[in-house]
Order: sequence, then C-alpha cells, then structure tokens
Amino acid sequence: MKTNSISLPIPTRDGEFMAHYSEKGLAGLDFPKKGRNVGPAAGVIPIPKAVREWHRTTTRALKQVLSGVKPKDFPPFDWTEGTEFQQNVWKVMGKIAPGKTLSYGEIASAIGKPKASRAVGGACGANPIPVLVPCHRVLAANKKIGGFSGGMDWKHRLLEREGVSVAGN
DNA sequence: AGCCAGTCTCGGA
DNA sequence: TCCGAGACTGGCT
Repeated sequence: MKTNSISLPIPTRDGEFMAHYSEKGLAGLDFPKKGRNVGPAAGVIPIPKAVREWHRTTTRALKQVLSGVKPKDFPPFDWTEGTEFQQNVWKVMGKIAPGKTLSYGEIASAIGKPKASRAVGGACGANPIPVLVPCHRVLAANKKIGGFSGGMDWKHRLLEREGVSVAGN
C-alpha cells in the first residue's frame, strides 16, 4: 500500500479486517492479523469525509459478503496498481454471484485468453481486495480449491457459508 | 530466467 | 475410476 493511504479497521465476527484507502477509493483489504494491528493513528491523521463514507460502505459490503449476501453498494475500488490483465481478471471475478463459482480456465476464456488459466491464478493472488472481489469463488477446473493468499481455511469457510460444496484438496 | 492459487494427458494402482 | 507425474501454458517479478 502507498504511504499516503489511510488504514481503518473493520471489526466483524470473523475478526478485524483492515481496509486501506487512497484518494481514489478502496485500495486494499487485509484479513484479520494474528498479532496486534498497527494503529491507524486515527487521532493524528485527519480522515477525509469521503474516506469515512467509503469506509461505511466497505464495512457494510464486507459484512454482507461474509454472510453470503451480495452487497448492493460497493465503495470505489482503486486497483490502478494492477496490470491491464489483472484488472480484467478482477472485473470478471466481481461479477460472480454468491453461491456460484468459476474455474480459472473459465475466467481466462472470459477475457479472451483461454490458455491463461495459470496467469489468472496469479492475478487472484495479486488481488488487493479479497472477499469484496470474490477471488474465493474461483476454483480449479475439477472443483477443487487451488490455493488462497489469505489461507485455504478462509476460502473453504467463505464458500461453505455461501452454500458451495467444494472437494477437498 | 524463474516462479505460479492451472489444465490436460497418460500410466499405474 | 482415481490419483500422481509430466508437459505445456501465459503473464508477472
């Protein structure tokens, strides 16, 4: 994340997520950490009103996704750091409805590069905003979980919560 | 050049 | 039918 980004915690029943905002919108989201989170120094750094509003929307959206519900509103995403290819992948993933899954190969085909399935996997791992950009709904062609940057347990839990049964890996 | 969160094929349990 | 190894893949670092 950039030095000028603002980080705010999002408490959920699954732990405390951490959202990162740039001037353009939500730039990143982290899974709950083990140790203590680094304080955002909220009292020192002034939080722009726009960010406060985004954070409100982000919080609501995140909790809905965690509940297996498709959020009706999202904050603006700032993933300008990603490459053209990655952004294409993320855009496609964003369309996957809760309870549905796609394979890496299908995503690859959707962006016109049917053989880039492996690269799609790489793009998933590079996704700065997991959960809201449902990278966890992307499975291998045989419906098995490939991997997950936030931990396989998270992927498995999120999918089961949405009613998706996955094969062991 | 080397790494991968994939996918397909083929051979052996 | 069900793994596991191997080959091949496209894009990122």
